[in-house]
Amino acid sequence: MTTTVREPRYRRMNETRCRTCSLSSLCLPLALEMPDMDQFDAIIQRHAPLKKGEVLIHQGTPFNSVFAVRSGSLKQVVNEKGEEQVSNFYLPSELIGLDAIDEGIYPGRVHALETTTICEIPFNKLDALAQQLPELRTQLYRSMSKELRDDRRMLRLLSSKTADEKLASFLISLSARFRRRGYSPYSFRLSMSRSDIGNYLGLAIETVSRVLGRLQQQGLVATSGREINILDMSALERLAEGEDAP
Amino acid sequence: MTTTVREPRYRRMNETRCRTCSLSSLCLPLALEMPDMDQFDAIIQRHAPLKKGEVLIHQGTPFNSVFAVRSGSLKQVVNEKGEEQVSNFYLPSELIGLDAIDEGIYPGRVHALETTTICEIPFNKLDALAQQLPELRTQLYRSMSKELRDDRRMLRLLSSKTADEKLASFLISLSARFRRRGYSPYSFRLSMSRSDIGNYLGLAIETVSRVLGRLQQQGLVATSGREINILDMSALERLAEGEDAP
DNA sequence: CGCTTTATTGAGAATCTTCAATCTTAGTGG
DNA sequence: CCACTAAGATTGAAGATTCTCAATAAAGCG
Repeated sequence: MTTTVREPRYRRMNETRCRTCSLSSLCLPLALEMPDMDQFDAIIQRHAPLKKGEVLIHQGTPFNSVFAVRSGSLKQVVNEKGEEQVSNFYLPSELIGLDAIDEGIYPGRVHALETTTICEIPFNKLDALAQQLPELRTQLYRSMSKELRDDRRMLRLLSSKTADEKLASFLISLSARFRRRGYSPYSFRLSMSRSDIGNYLGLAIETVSRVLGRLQQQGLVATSGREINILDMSALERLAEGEDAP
Repeated sequence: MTTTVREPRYRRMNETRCRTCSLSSLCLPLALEMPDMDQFDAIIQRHAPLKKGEVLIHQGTPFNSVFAVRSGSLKQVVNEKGEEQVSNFYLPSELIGLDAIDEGIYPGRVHALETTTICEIPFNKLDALAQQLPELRTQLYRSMSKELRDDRRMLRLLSSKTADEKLASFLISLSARFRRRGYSPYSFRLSMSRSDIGNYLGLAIETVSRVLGRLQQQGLVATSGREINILDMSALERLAEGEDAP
């Protein structure tokens, strides 16, 4: 590891390391000390960025790796009997593929919503390292647990809320995820289409449009295409919780 | 461990062991050989059965253990701003509490729907043992991954299906879970009320009633109170997939 | 700059919910 | 053992929300 020549090829493409990655405090190596982080870093495979629309994972292919999003965003689409359903969005620092461990195949197609860079983490190496590093093991449990909790929150959202509440919750969730990684929670750009949002939330695309219009009229948000400005966060939160219904 | 006297008190209450448990092939020790299973067995805490309605976990209490259901069933209820939402049902061999690891507190109240016995597994001991036993570690990942996948399936169900499809999916899911542990997939008893089902599926209780009536009229199932008989599984599956809509 | 995709808006139709009344079941105590 | 009560389940009718169909507008892409 002393000369550039000994570096594997993918290193040449991208000199990024976990220790210099701005997301490391949100990602799997979160709790690792420097020497441990370098060990972790060594198992990561980094690839050329995905262009918009490019597929990272094809549905049904064998599970070998989990993937951490470094920049950009992706959606997971599950195809069931011809029906396509958006079942998740992935933003930077989030892990893709944890839902594939059990069956050993990826349950859906995952593709980039914009130019996206990814860290691939071979799972057998991750597990071997996790055996040695309790902090990494803990973080892996926590990542999976967090996804479980987020999914349950989503379940509650879908099973009990009106269209307005769903959309408010969706925007707040995105907002919180942007805030967490240092971006403005008030102003951001949706990388997904209205159709994706509708499909994800179980709403017709027209309903998504109408609700966004309604939220805008009420002065809660301002939208311009895919640009979102949250004008009244607390009112939006109240709406998401179903407290006031105008 | 040579004399009965040295056994801790809860052992006296229940001589059950993993190696004699009929669920062991579905539960965490699934992949363990005998000596390893005994090690696992030693960290389990077994308690007196919960009576119907008794609370296993209070929402917001600190996470220390995961719980495996040995017999009976439970529901998880999340209370958010006074609104109560059923977010999961747990049947024998399923693990409770995996969604609590990340935040370190249990996200909902869990109580017994009927007389229920539980194995408590202190998480720090489980993790310590998982460090030594790769098979146990794998099984823990798989359990969490399976829950993730199940939750995603549920998300798709909630976001895209009609009331009839939701209920058909719900019955098929229960059926599959009974089949998996050796019970009849065609004839079983619901331990949850119509109200619980409706709350869980995002339907009014009246809708649950009406849909069950409809399914009965169509000859797909026969119901008598909480007794369910599935008469035409393939038609029910087709309905759940949204293929034919009469 | 034109073309394709994506988004908005309107009107009618369908589904689900709500409200209300009735029926059934399960649990309790005489 | 039966009656009684409370909780759970069913059924009907009216109302609300969301969906579908359709037409138009805007935006993104080559």
